[in-house]
Amino acid sequence: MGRGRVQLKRIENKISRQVTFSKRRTGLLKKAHEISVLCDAEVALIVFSTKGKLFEYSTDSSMESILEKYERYSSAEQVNNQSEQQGNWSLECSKLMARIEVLQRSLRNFAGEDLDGMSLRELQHLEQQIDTGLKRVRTRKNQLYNESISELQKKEKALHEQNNMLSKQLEQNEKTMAEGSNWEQQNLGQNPTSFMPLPPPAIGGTLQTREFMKENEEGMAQIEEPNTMQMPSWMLRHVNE
Amino acid sequence: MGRGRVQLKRIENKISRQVTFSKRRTGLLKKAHEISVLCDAEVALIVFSTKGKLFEYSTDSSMESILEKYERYSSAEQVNNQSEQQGNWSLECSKLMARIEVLQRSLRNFAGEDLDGMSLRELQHLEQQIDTGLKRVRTRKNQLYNESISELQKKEKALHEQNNMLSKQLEQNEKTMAEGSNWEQQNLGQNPTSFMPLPPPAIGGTLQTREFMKENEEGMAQIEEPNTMQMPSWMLRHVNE
DNA sequence: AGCTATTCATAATA
DNA sequence: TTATTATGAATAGCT
Repeated sequence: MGRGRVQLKRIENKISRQVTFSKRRTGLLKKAHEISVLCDAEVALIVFSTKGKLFEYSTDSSMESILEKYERYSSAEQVNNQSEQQGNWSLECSKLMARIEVLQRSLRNFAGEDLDGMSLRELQHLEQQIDTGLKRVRTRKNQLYNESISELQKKEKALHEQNNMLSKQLEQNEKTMAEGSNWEQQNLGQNPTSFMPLPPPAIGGTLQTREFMKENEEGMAQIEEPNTMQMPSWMLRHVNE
Repeated sequence: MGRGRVQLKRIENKISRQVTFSKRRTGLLKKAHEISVLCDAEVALIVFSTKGKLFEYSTDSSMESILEKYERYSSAEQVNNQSEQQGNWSLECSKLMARIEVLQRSLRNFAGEDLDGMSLRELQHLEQQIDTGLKRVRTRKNQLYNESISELQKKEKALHEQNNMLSKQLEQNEKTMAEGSNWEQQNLGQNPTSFMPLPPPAIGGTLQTREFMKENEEGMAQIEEPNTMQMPSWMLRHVNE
């Protein structure tokens, strides 16, 4: 039903898989509803996407009642005694454990382990899968880097501007003070301004950025706010030097 | 889908309702299976006919585990009414399923999917893991290639030697025949030897090898045995040229 | 059950 | 996600 035949096999492309899932899910729910109405049947349909998102349909008699009916029905099929129940559960567990082993094997294969039983063809397929994964991870990583860098550059620019403003104001102040008597010395010991003091600007435009990236080698970006604490007066001199 | 539009309304005719139910049920189960496989989704489908007959489909992870997942998902409502044994088992199963989900997430990450929640640090770690895996897989693949190549080269060498021997014998024969009357023509039309005729040797030592690897780009190594079929007489000439 | 004429669902694509 | 369209599938109405 579409522009090509469909192989009954997991769709490898993530996007098309998602699109197909969305479409087919709609269709499936619709058909479930139709058979329910047309044929007066009770239907319960539960679908979990790969990522674990839930979609469901049930005849108006409600999901719970249908599931209950199902439980009653399927347990009535069996000889309903304790040991059988246990058997079911342990059977369940076995299946789950088998699934776990399959998954673990896949993971080991992705890590380049346990390759001995694999044919050249399988290895080639695996290689390609891993390579694709690697590319995607790197793309995502670079994306994060770029975002961080842009952010920092924006901040850097803002700080530069702020610094320039402060420098000008300070210059103005000193000029004013020089005109009067020897207020300068007195003022140096006091709280000289009402606006936020700031650390000296980075010398090179990219220096700060590099340092940030270096930090990121180890940990997640902790984008620090500019220091808003009161600065000691000797630093104010430094700003002006 | 059929010879007329369908009203979304209970089919009153009992027979048609039953027929339609049967047909649509098949279709519904099929589609449930398809979305499950194509989109890697977990599906549980339960259908009760009007008469109360049960039909069901579930992804291989089994009905019970999906229903349980559903219960867990749809509400924090706990399953309280179980005996101790069952409780233990289902607890066990829950743990296993949780483990499965973790593994599946890892696998998706290895495939470069589901990266949105990851920090730079995690991405870097992942990248390195994948990269290591990729290198190992490639190493192993190359190892297999090399083994195949060695094997082929050994065969090639053996064939060369055999060819040389054959050439010499043939030369000897011709010399003998030239000495006698015109036996040569007669013998060329007959089956001239009792040992296996062989194709001409490759000109360059690596040519055959390259061709082999090229084939491997597409499919698994089909290490072909040397042609043991009877060769037409004109090819025997070619061997000697 | 089988067989078409139709309607439907949906894969590919944008 | 949504919309469009060409095609393959599903199936309603009959046998």
